[in-house]
Amino acid sequence: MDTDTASRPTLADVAARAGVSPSTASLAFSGTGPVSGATREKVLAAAKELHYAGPDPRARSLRRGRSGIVGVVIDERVSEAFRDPVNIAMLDGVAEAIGEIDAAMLLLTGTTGSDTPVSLETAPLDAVVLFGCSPTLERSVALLTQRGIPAVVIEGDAGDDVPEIALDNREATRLGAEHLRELGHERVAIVALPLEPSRARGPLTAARVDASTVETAIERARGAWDVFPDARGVVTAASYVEEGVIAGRELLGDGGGGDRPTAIIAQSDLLAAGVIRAAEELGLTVPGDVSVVGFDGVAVDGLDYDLTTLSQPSQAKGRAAGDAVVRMLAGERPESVRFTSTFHRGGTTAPPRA
Amino acid sequence: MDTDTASRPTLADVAARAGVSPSTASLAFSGTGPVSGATREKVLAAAKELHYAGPDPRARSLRRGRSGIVGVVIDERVSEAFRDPVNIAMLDGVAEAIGEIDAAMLLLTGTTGSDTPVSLETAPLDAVVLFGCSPTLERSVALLTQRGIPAVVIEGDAGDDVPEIALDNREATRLGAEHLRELGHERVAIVALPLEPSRARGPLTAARVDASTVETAIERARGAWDVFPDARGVVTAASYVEEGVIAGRELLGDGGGGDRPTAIIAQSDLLAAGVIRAAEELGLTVPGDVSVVGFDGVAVDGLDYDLTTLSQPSQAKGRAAGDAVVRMLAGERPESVRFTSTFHRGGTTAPPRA
DNA sequence: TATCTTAGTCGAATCGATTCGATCGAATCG
DNA sequence: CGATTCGATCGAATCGATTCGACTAAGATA
Repeated sequence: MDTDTASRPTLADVAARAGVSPSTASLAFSGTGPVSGATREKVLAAAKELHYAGPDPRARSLRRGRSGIVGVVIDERVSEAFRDPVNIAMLDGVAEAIGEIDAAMLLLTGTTGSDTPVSLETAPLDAVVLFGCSPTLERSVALLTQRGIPAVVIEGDAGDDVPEIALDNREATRLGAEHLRELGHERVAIVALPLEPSRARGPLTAARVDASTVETAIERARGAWDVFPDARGVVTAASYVEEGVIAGRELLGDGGGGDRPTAIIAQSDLLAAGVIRAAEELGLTVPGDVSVVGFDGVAVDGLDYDLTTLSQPSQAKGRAAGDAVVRMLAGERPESVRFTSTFHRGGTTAPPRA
Repeated sequence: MDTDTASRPTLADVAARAGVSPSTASLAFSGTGPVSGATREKVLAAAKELHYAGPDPRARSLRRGRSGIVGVVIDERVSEAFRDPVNIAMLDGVAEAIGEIDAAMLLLTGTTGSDTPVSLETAPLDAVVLFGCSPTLERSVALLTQRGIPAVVIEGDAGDDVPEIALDNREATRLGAEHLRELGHERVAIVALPLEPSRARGPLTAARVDASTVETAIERARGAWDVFPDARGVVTAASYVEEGVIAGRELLGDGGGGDRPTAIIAQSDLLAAGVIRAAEELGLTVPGDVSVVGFDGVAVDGLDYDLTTLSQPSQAKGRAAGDAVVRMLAGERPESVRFTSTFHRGGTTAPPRA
């Protein structure tokens, strides 16, 4: 019935039906500018009659130059990235912050295509938060600056004028290491986060660290070495509990004869949880036979220990990234932020067995 | 240098510099239509010189009528929704499916505003996947049909012509319950998922179930009651391990004298893990003193038991939803899909103590 | 009463790309 | 050799809303 033109009605249709000009109809909808109550009513009524669902976001964003969408780039597939609660907490923080300007998050996986992530170059983004993903990072930032899209990086060096949300990874880890030294530990091993995009497992060597681009893992390794320069270690393939188990078995297993470490510094709580499980498997007690220090301060579901760890404010980091984005969209040029972790002495560390 | 006009160059600028018409430049970029190699080169060169980063997605999507964005609606805040691996797996499935048409996911939290989620009405969405979120569901679907945006619902009844990705919740739970009965259990209790948007804890009553709109919880409760009509139970506030602990304490604690259940049917693996932990806390052994059945078949990090559960294909469900979206965008009208769970007999169920 | 506001509306340009139909030249065919 | 065709390119309309400047009356002021 009525003047339905098969396709969705447009603002112009509504305006025509209400007997006003499109401009007035627009004003009536957006609330900007002076419009008499009567006119607004008329327009709204016409809209209702025509089943008009509001301005087309595509047209609106073209005209306004804003889409209300903030991209979030994670360089793994969704299921992998979100297994670590740290990432979820950060995502939550971002969501909270940008929610205040009614923006939403577009989830982009860095490794979509072969070369450059398709969506990063083609999505209608107002800004982007990069989850410290080293491999793609450089390319991504270059792409974004060319497109003129503001970006913020969480844990990762993007150089020049990209605000960075950082953490005191090295200092924090050093704190944990010093705690172990004070307890009397000398043979300490490291369980490291992946160092390369390839996520190859293997021994943790200085050379490999130098060649890496994953700031987080690098800094945490250095922090441990600051206190125990000779600490050996293994690199895992991901921040999962199972990976921690694998690493733990290798470090604590029969292999090394008398040089079994008396303490292990894990670069994430999930890894730490895995190490503990591996220790239990091998009949070792924690912290009696081996002390374990984690990183993150997340509650690892199902872990029966109060983990000694370095708590980082994950949600706040995401929040800060989101805030930075909001400010950039407001034309400001936010500073980089550096968060600090706090040492939490739990029940997984004790003096080494005499 | 050159003819830089302060703002970002447009396709027209590039065309002008290359000495061709905008139409030709567009053709050269999109690869559609016949363009001589030489011309294409010229255009691309001009683009490079002007630092043109490709067509503006906003303009493109206005013209094309597609934005390449699929909304995913979860009705909790991000940090809550993603604590359950089931949701992550589903999200991953959706990402995988829509990735094939180079679309990305816009994460929308249903409860953004007070009334209707702002973004659902204003975001440039090509389609939407609703994660069975009962409270908002009806409103959301209405909104989307009005806007003419295709939608798919995972676990939730959206009525008429919205494809649904369902699961055999009732039948599957019944299977688990029958397993318990065969083992000889008679006093069985249920730990249920939240029944209302308010997420209120409390006893599980038939009345409350009837009043609920959360299909998943309802069906799973009915499945249990099919076998144990008198089973009592408690409703939790979320699918977390801690909630399971709370529920477990209540059901297994001293309170009920001799009527302590010999088996518990939890509506999710996380809840089951919590129940097990509560049992251990209370000095009960699993499955010696109490048997526990879960639902989902996810690996609960840190749970030392091989949980008896009903494995559902979470990732496949997400994948199916994504595929349905892709098909709808291609103009098809995909059927609803119903997945089935498989019973996994683990080590958390045994005959009741004589 | 004449002039100055000012609230309310409207026209028209604009955002940046896509696309359909038209045009023009060259190559092919009868 | 004239006619047909096909490939390459261009013009102009279009997608749907926003916004700036102009215009009209009605009310305020002198």
